[in-house]
Amino acid sequence: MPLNDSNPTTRGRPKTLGRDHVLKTALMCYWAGSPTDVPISEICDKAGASKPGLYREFGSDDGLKEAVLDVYTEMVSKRRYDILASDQPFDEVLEALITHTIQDRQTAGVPNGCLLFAMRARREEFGPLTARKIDQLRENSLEQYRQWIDRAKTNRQFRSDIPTDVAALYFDAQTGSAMRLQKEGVSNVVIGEILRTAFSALR
Amino acid sequence: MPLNDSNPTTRGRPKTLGRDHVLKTALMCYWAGSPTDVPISEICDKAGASKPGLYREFGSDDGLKEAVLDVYTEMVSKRRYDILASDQPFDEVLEALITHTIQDRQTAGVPNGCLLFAMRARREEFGPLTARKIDQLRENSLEQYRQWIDRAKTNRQFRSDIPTDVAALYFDAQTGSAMRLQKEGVSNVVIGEILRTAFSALR
DNA sequence: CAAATTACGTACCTATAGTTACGTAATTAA
DNA sequence: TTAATTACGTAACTATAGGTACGTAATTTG
Repeated sequence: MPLNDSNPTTRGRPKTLGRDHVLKTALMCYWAGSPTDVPISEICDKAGASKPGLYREFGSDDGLKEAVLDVYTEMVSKRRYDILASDQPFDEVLEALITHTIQDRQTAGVPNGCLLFAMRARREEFGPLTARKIDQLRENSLEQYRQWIDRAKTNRQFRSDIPTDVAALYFDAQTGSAMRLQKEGVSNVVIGEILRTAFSALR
Repeated sequence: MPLNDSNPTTRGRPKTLGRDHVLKTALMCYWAGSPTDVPISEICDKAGASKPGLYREFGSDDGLKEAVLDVYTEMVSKRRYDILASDQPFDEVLEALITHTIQDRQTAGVPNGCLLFAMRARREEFGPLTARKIDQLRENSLEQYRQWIDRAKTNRQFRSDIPTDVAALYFDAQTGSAMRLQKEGVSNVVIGEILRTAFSALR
């Protein structure tokens, strides 16, 4: 129950900790590095906040990471869901997905790779709140794929001999590979070739 | 310069620490869990060794992990290299790779997933020895794929319009995805379908 | 036997990271 | 102005994990 600025009850010392600023700082630290290897104190330093301030706001390391995942969903993942939810032809959506996946991160001002995939790979190393959030976001993601695939099947734009849930796993896995390769420094051009090859198997 | 049992110089108190036993214990701990989250002390307990014993033998946490990677290569990865190096037709090698990848781990008595891919995903979290070893093993792996692909190209069993190094990355990425899905609990049957789909794109 | 050599393992050291106790500051309500 | 309220941040506390000092045990050599 963190109180926002626009709260009717305005008694006591005003809050100076910028929740959003802290979240974005943590997000970038986790995204650019290893999410399990960024100490709270580093986030505090970079965000110009105090440790007790963070704990008051997020309760724990686990709570902070959970909150960061929500921000990431809102800031990053949502764009992908919009693409999947569009009513364009299947092949155009596919192409939009590839383009979106390999867009230049330097230009966009964000790190390479995907925080969600990075955190999924380390799922066991997080606390219960973060772990549950990771599961939930992964399930959401698969569900978006499934709905897209089912729509495409209805419109006869996607072959019906591949079970929807397997196809969803396939898209998710390919995207995950792409994000990992990107983080390892493989060029987006090559990643694009790989994605196109992988997706061509579904025609 | 760890001395083996069959050493000519046999002075002083005989060594009781079982190097191989410690390595295998560590290997299984890392493989079954998160390689960055297994404390040395846990390996000592499970192997029945003392901490100073481990440090005498491996120098450091980093040194132990480096040594474990060599054991893993010898015990696990080599089988895959043998398959790639065989002179069977391309399609049969491909099928053998899939079969090998999705073989039941319970039966084989080993954990799900692949230690090498798990460690690659956490590359930044290891010391210099382990990090270099990871890079070296990954490069070895890609090289095996490349040689296999080039041979297949020569025999006209593989399309020539895909650059060899891109195809190698493709195989490596697909295998990595498979190992990750396996670790997450996806059934080997489904993983097999996914692999077959991914590889069908290369025909 | 004593000396030299090598390995053993208990009990510590140290650094780090998550977490919090507590005294203080800033604000509103009476 | 005083009380009540809320938030602030310094300076701890605690647990864990990598690493080691050092006294002891087991062996070969002379």
